Amino acid sequence: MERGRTATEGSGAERTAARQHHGNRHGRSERARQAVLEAADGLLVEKGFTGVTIEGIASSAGVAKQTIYRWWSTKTDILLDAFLQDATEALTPPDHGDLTEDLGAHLHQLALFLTRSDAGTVFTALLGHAQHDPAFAGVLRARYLDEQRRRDRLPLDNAVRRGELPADLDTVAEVDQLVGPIYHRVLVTGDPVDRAFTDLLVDNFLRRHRVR
Amino acid sequence: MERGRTATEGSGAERTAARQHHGNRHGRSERARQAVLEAADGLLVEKGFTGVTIEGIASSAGVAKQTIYRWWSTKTDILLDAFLQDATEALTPPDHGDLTEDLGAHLHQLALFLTRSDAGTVFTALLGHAQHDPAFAGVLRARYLDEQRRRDRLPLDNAVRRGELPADLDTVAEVDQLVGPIYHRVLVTGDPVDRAFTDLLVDNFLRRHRVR
Amino acid sequence: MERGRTATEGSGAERTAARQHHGNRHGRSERARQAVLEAADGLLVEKGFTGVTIEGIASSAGVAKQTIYRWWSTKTDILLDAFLQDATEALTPPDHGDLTEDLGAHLHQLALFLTRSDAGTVFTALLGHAQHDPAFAGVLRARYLDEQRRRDRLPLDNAVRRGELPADLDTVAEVDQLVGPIYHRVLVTGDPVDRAFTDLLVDNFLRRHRVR
Amino acid sequence: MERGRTATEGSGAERTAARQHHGNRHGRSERARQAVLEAADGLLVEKGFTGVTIEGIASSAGVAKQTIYRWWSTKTDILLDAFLQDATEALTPPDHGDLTEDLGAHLHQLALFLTRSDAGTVFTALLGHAQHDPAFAGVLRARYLDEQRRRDRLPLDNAVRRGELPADLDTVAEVDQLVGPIYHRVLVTGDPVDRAFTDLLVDNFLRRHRVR
DNA sequence: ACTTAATCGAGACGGTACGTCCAGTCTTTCG
DNA sequence: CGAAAGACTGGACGTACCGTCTCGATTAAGT
Repeated sequence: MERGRTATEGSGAERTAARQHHGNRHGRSERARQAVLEAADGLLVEKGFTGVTIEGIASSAGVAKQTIYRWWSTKTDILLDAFLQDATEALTPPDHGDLTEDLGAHLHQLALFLTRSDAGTVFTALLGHAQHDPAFAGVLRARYLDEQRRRDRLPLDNAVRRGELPADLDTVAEVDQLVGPIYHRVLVTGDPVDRAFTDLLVDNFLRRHRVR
Repeated sequence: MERGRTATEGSGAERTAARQHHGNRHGRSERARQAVLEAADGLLVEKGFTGVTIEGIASSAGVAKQTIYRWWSTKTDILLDAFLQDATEALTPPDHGDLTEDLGAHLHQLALFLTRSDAGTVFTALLGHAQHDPAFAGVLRARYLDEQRRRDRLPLDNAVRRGELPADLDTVAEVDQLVGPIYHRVLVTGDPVDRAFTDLLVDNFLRRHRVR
Repeated sequence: MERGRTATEGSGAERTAARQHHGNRHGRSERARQAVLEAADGLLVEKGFTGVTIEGIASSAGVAKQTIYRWWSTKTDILLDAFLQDATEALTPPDHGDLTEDLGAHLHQLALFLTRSDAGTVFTALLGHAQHDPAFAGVLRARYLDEQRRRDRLPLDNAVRRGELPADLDTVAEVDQLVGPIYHRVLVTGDPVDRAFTDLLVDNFLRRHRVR
Repeated sequence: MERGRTATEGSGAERTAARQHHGNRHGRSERARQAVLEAADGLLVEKGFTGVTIEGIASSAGVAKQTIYRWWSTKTDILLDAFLQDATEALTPPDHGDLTEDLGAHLHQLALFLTRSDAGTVFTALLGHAQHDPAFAGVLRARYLDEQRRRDRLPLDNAVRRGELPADLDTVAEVDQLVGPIYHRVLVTGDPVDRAFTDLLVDNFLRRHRVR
């Protein structure tokens, strides 16, 4: 799949080859790429979103600014790459065949991710930026959110397949009601999101659909 | 009554008096204050959050930069004042004595506010910035969100008073489940929030509590 | 003689009367005037010419800016007033009836004034500013330099009157040759001006005119 | 050879190389440097010392402010560079082997330079600033005045070598007496400095040392 | 005594320039 | 050809003073 110059690039052989040189005719420097992503991540955690600058990244990664501009176009582009590299597999819901358990574990995991992890910090920063930049919001959805929402729906889809839930379930609206309150607390109210709260959400979902 | 530098000042007599002079020991220029708030608002709607700069506000308000810095410390401070001035009373839920109707109207109003109004544009921009600036997040809560959440709870509180809902209802968690999905669509997924969706939320709330 | 609003005002009765009030229809506040002049002087000595600002003078004199602008138009105007108040009588050459002695004492006094006194510091600062502002140069000459040059000529004039020097002596050119080298060292080279040097100037003057 | 940030750079090959690029690792833009110096010069002559601002220079040179701050620290620093570039060789006294003639020509040249030339205007402005800034006074001496005084002494040194003047002549003090009166008229009194006056100075010098 | 008028401290106002930071572009040299 | 280096234009930052203004209080002179 082609994702343009800002993509995290291919994998395997190409990356392995790139790893062996620093700036020559054989493609981009994997070393520089990693240094940039790590520097961006580090700066965000250390100094916050505003403290992340292209110049700061360049100097703290020991990389020329031009090298950054060659592969990325904005600092959020970099942060998104950094985020994707770290966090892609983190939020896949479990599948133990038990809706209650899987849903509870997933929502709890989501809450922990958003409020406790470095990756979550990067992600909420990117969500914040998305409010200021509709184009970036689109990129964020295309490169992460759409996929994540698909993963969020998995427990419901599985349950539908198992016959635990009706086939005509509006999973989009249901997921909104499951994760929406969590995002609301994280992004809007700042209230803590404890296990009791995520379990309440699950419970209400189950009662709504007379499961059990 | 508020006294901080960013306060929107009192109203009535005090403001009328201030309107008569442009800069002396007895108060700031109301003319300059209004021009700044309107310029900030206008720039945000016209050019987006990034396009709002103190210099831009100053020049488009016909005001000296120093005058801005005398009364506000950041552009978000200005935008918050502008937002509060316009939108404070906009989101008060109706009280017709009918929980279903009041709740439905309020959530629909909230969705319209967030997705269709200029004030909503300012507000989501401020929410976005709050993700990058914890201190500002605190200010935003203290100056707007806490009060707004109190208003969001009103329909439930009223119903509790009327005996339609149990007295021990966890209104905070309930409101999270009512408005959370709306904020989620607005801030995260970008999905439209139509009346059917807000009504679904109300419906689920009512079913949850076996009202009717 | 009328010197305009920036003049150091009259003396005697008028000043005494003014001293008794602080701001009323008839006359300025002598207290404010003194405080301004002293503040300006103090700031110059403490922080240098660039460190003297109207705002700095106002705040360190405990005076309103407007009060300053009511009576002076520029900071150099204030400094000139301050200088004139302190230093008017300081540089009058002695008249012992002995040209050699009087001239030697006067030139030495001039050197001390320029290099050692606070008034000299103010004066050289004003001379510096005069290089940047021809209008001020004119004022400085009218209010001080012309008179001072007249005083500088006194020893020669006296000697001419006594018959020690020819009546057709070009005293202007002679004074240039006597004080010019001193100013040159002070303003241009920064070399010290010791008694040996001023005595050399006197000696050469005397030899030039075969006195003794 | 000079290496400081304010240096006028070398000449010849090095400058030729620099002229070919506009900003890269191997040197500054000669185009920008020249434009800044010329703009500063022009603004001084056109609007006076106070009218010279870094922003004014930048905009009239078509150069970014940062480029100026990269290479100079103050406007006087720029003016000094501009002055040195134009005027270094201008004030070398002639050497015809005739003391009277050489001295007369040189002093006359100095007077013309100070009172008539654009370079002289810049120079007196710098001398004025030197009265307000001892550090700059030091720089001005190190970068120009010391060398100029050496040049001013040349006619005397040559005459000493030729045996026309005694070997133990205090050339420093003599030069003070030759040029001091000229500077005095230019910087202090504002009197014109005509050829008669400079010739008088020469004449008095010669008589002082019984030459001829 | 009462009004009038000029002064005072205070401080907000519209501006200009300061010196700094960062954005994004460009040019060169090296490997 | 990519990378490091770093100079370039440009725009916004937040600060310091400028010179102007308006206010409320104070005080003397003229009525």
